[in-house]
Formats: sequence, C-alpha cells, structure tokens
Amino acid sequence: MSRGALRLAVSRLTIKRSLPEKQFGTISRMNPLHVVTALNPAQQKAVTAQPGHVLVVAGAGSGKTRVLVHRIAWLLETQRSAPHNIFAVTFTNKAAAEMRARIEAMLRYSVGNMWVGTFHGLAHRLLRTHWREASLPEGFQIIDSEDQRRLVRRIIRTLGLDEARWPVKQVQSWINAQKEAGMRCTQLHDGGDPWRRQIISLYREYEATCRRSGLVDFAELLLRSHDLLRDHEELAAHYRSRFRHILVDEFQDTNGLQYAWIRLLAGDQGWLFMVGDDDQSIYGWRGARIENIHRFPQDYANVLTIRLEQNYRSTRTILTAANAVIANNQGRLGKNLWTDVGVGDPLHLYRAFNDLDEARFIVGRIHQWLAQGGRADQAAILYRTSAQSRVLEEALAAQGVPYRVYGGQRFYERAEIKDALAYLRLIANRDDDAAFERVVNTPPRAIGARTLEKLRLVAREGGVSLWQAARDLAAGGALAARARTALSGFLALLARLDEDTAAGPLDERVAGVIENSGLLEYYRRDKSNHSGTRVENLEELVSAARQFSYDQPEGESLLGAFLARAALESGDDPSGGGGVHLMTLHSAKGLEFPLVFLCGLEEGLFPHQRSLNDPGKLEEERRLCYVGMTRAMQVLCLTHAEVRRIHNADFYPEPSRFLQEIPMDLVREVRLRGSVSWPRYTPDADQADSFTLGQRVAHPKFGKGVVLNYEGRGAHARVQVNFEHAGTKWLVLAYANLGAV
DNA sequence: TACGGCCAACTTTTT
DNA sequence: GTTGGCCGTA
Repeated sequence: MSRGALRLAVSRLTIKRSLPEKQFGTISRMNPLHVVTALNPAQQKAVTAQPGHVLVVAGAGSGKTRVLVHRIAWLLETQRSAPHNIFAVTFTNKAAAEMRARIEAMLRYSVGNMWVGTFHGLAHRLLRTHWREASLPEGFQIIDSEDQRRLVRRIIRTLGLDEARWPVKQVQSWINAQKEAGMRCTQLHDGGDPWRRQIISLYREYEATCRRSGLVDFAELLLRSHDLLRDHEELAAHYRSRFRHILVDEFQDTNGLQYAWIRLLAGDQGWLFMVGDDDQSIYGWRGARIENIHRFPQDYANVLTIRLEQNYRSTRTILTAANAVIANNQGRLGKNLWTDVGVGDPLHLYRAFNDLDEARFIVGRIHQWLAQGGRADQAAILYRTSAQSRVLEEALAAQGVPYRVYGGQRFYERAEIKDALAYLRLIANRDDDAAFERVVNTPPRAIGARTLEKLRLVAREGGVSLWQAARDLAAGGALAARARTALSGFLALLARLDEDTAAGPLDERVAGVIENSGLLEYYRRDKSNHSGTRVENLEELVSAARQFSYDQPEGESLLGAFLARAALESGDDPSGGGGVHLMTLHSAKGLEFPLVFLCGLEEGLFPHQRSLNDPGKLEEERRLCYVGMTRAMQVLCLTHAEVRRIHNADFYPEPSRFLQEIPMDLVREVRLRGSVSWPRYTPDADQADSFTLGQRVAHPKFGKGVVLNYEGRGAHARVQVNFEHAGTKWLVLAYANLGAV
C-alpha cells in the first residue's frame, strides 16, 4: 500500500541531493529559447505573457502542466525571477511533486526555496512558521475528516442532542461550509431560528474543543492562514514582496476561501497565473466554486485570457463526441477542443443485459486489445460509484487479467495506522483529545464508557483537555478503584512510551510505540484480520518513518513533521505494477489511457440519482462525463446495462441522457454473438425487427416484459419474453407487435 | 467491561 | 458486499 509513497519519497530525495541550487549572478545554463520551443502558439502566448494577470483556460489534454512548468522556467530564466519569488499551488501532492520534478528536470538545478505545494500544505507551512501570530500552540496537529467527524459526534452527544435530528455528517459539512465562507462562529447570528441557534452552538463547542486540544482541521488550515495574512499587515507585506508570481493549478476546483487566500497573498503586487478548465469542475459538492474561474476576469482589471484548445491526447472522433456532450451545459467560458491527429475509431457502445454481462463484455474487449498487442495497463475502466468495481474486479480476476483498483482505503487512513499515529500524537501533545479518545481504550484496558463519560464531564467543566482531566481523576477519589487503576495505567503507559523512545531515531520510536502500547499484539490476535494485513501495515509504518527520517534529516521536530505529513498525504500512490486501471471518474481526472471504458451509463447511476432534480448538479455530472470521455486517447467504449443490481435489488434504468447527447454517427453499437440487432437510438424504435437478450419490451396485450431467449431469424424469428404479469411466452416476432419500453 | 452478532447505510473524496 | 455503530449477553 505505502510502497508507492515510499518510492515517491526516495525519488524526490534523489533529485534534491543531486541537483545544485540555483546560483544567483551566474549565467543562465539554459538557452531561453528552449523554454518556448516545442510549444504551440497559444501555449507560447501563455508562457511568455508579460507581467500581469493571466487566465489560462486549458482544455483536457491541451498541455496544462507543460504550460505551468514552462511558465515558471521562463520566469526564472528570462525574467530575473528567483525561485523564492514563486508560489505555485495545486490540489494534490502528486501534482505538486510532478510540477517540481519537471521544473528541476528542465532547469537542471534544484528549486528548493520555491514554494510549490498543495493549498493545505502551503497553508500549513505558513502556520508552522507563524504559529504565534496565528494564535496556535506550537505543536498543533492536523486532524483529517474522520477525526473531525468523531469529534463532532462527541460534541453532539455531549450537548445531549439527538443524532437522528442532528446527523453528524451534516453538522460536519455545515461547519466546514461556514469555514469555507470565512465565517467564525462568533460572526454568525441565528436570526431567531432555533435550528441555527443550535448548530451555531455546536460549531462554537467544536471550535472550543479544537482550541483546547491544539487541533486544526483541513478547512481550518486555510481559514487560519487566510486570517493570518488578513490580520497581520506586516506579515502579508513580507510575503507579498517575496511572492511576485502566484500560479494556481486546477483553478476551477478552488473554493471561496482558497480564492480569497490567493487574492490576499497577491495583494496588489503579485501577478496571478490561473490555470483551469471550467468544463472539468467536478468538485462542487466539496465546496469548489466554478464561479471563481468565471469571475476572475471581472475581479481584476486587464486579465489576459488564453485558451488552450489544441488537444494532444484523443482522436478527433472522441473530441467531437465530448464537445457535443459538454455543449449541453449553460454558462461556460466556452471553448472547442480540436486536434490534428486522425479521426480514429468510432466510439463503441454496448448495451448489456445486466452488470455481469457488462463486465464480461469489457473483459472480452480487453482480451482483444491484448491479443492485438496492447498492454493491460493501457486500459482503464471508469465508473461513477466505487460500488461498481466489485463486479468488474471479479470478471477480470476470473479471466486472469491483471488489474489495480484506485482509491478506496488509504494507508494513513487505516484504523490500525491511525491508532498508532494517535499514540504518537499524544506523545507530541498530551492535550490532543481526538487522539486521546481514540486510543484510551485501544487495545482494551478496562477504561469503559462510564469512566470516559466522567472524564469528559470533568474536562468540559474545567475547560481542560481529557488528558488533564484524566490526571486529576487518577489522583483524586472520584473514581472507583478499578477505573482509577486502569486510568493511571494508561497515563503511565504514555509517559513510558514517551521517555523510553524520546532519544532514539524516529522509526525506533514508532516501533517502540506500536510494540509497547500493545497495539501490535492486539492486531496480531485480531481474528477478523485473517490475512494479517493490519500487522503488516503497522510494520510498514515503521519503514515509512525510517524513510521519512532519511528524507528530512534536519528539522527541530521530526515527529511533528512526520505526523503532519501523515495527515496531509494519503500515503497511497499505486504506481508500480501493471494491469488494467479501475477507478471512479473523479479519480481519473488528469490521467489518460489509450483504451477507456466508461461504464454504467444509466439514468440514476450516471447521472446519479441524487443529481437528477438539480440542474446545477446535473451539469456537474455532465462535466464528469466530459472528463471521463476525454481520458481516452484511441478507443472509447461506452457501456450500459438494462438490469442493474444495486444493494441487492434490481433496477431497470433508462440509458443515460449523455448517450443521447453524443451524435449517432460517431457511435458504433457493438453486438455480441447470440444477440440480434436492435437499432436502439433511432427515433422510431418501434420499427425495429429484432431484440437483444434482456431487452425490455412491451406487448399490446401482455404488457411489459424482458426478452429471455430467441431463435430463428427473419419471418420465422421467435422470442421468449418474460412478462411482468402474463408470465413467460414464446412469440413470433413478425406478428407479436412488440415495442420498446 | 468485553465481545459477538445484528442492522442500517451506501455518490463522488485532491487535503 | 462491506462497514461501522448499537445492543444484548456473559
């Protein structure tokens, strides 16, 4: 699991050590021409735009990263910019690492003091440097969404609220939405609304808990560093004079707070270089505001807008189809991708009987691809929901096709890893309530719900952390002897873990904690963990710590830095190993594959049920479809099923509206042996004289049914239909007058 | 207090 | 099909 992450860390290390820093005053080692050759006119225009604000509308496969990298190289090589003048921000660690690596590969010197990172990573860097000004404790820790949810649940219960009326996730996302709107609980007013009054008090209580515990959630990283710049003019001035060039990747995915933060950082001195594609905005449900990219040219005077419309990835057919689909959206910035490569294959369309048939078909096509000399890792199967992967995986495995599934449980999010990290967090900061709650009784050490309840009460009344409350309770006489012993035991254990390992290297420290806390033994004996992966993962964490300490030899708090990385990096980078790529459409963004299967194209699945009644959400689904289609380089194969099994229940979905939005002449419907032709997307489907197995049909007398079987052809063709009410019947096609449903 | 079994939920998830 | 939470029992 974490091996990819480790490999990534190693390669970054190699780059750092083998490249010299840029020496000022030395002659550029690179001919500036190299920065702009091999760029098309639009790319060149973007890369060499004179100081000013720039919006690059970069279509799929139009060389977006290339432009960013070349722009930075151009600034460094021809504009007398130094690496420390540049601030480049992305959404993923992967994108940030790639950008840095490509710049260094191009320039052949290390740009270590250039700020390149994710929004959260760079905000974190600011807060670590200026924790005092940001009113944070020096050793503040980052909590992930799961930690946050547990804290919120705790608070809902503490306030004696009904979880059914105050769903944890809803409260959590409400709080995050407030933070993303820049709203602190003190700035919110209930306006006499009891619901608002209650949820604001939840927010207040949550903030108080975080403050007491020295915890910062993801949204807080951004809000805190935004407020830091807003409230400390001298600090802001310092950074504004430093970062003359601010480059933003995937601008369409920024939320309001991120945009505000960037604007604050730029002030009226920094030049903004925003790269994005409004047609690929697919994270609205997480707070991304597509409006940001739309209003940027209005927010600043004289924004130079450049469109990158030449696509270097897909065939003309694929692009035409994708353009046709996205054209159904309103209010786009507008662009039309084109390519000068060939027309290519038509899109393939397969109408499957059910999800098993769909999977079988896809595997069959992959076999064909392999037989024609293709590699498995050139193929990707994209789906709307993770749940769809299971059937596909089974079909691939049954046929011996290697594959790898992206997404899912990440290394640093695994329960056993988070347990181990919680011990480490408590070592770093005893007041970390989230960590305390997590491991106070993991592994079980007889500290039960009653004891914890008392602890929380004491902590709440005294306005102190759980740790401090535990110390008080263990010393006083308020607890039963048994509970007191158990609690003292935990306090002593932690002190021991801390002291025993304080001097040693990080990995020994981690190993000591895992061993002596009893976690290792606990998971070793865990019967539900048949394969022993949890134990392996714990061992892997020790290796990750060792690797990390090689990677970052200097630094005052290695443990703190390690914990921060664990929170900010998923630690999951499924790189090595070939095989067909299986992933959700969301995780496919930014990738490309010669052969792409887009499956489950059905109303209710894609577009998803929960988006059907909201035009805005529907447009986001369409953008998701656009993203999926534009991943394909050579062959794009679309599939849908007539019967879809979801949570053990059968559904009979209509084909996705997105299919209807693709011009028919770009599509070739694929039929397998054993099925008969059925011109599915002709307007007069009633005229059709043949059917596929599983096809839903309507009979004037028997009503609706499903085609089970057929025999013969032409005038003698007969079909067997299972009618919903009339039962199974054989009908002569020529007389049956069957229609489509 | 611990554990096993049962039940409900379940879109997407860069940090 | 899986997972996390809840509850009853030892």
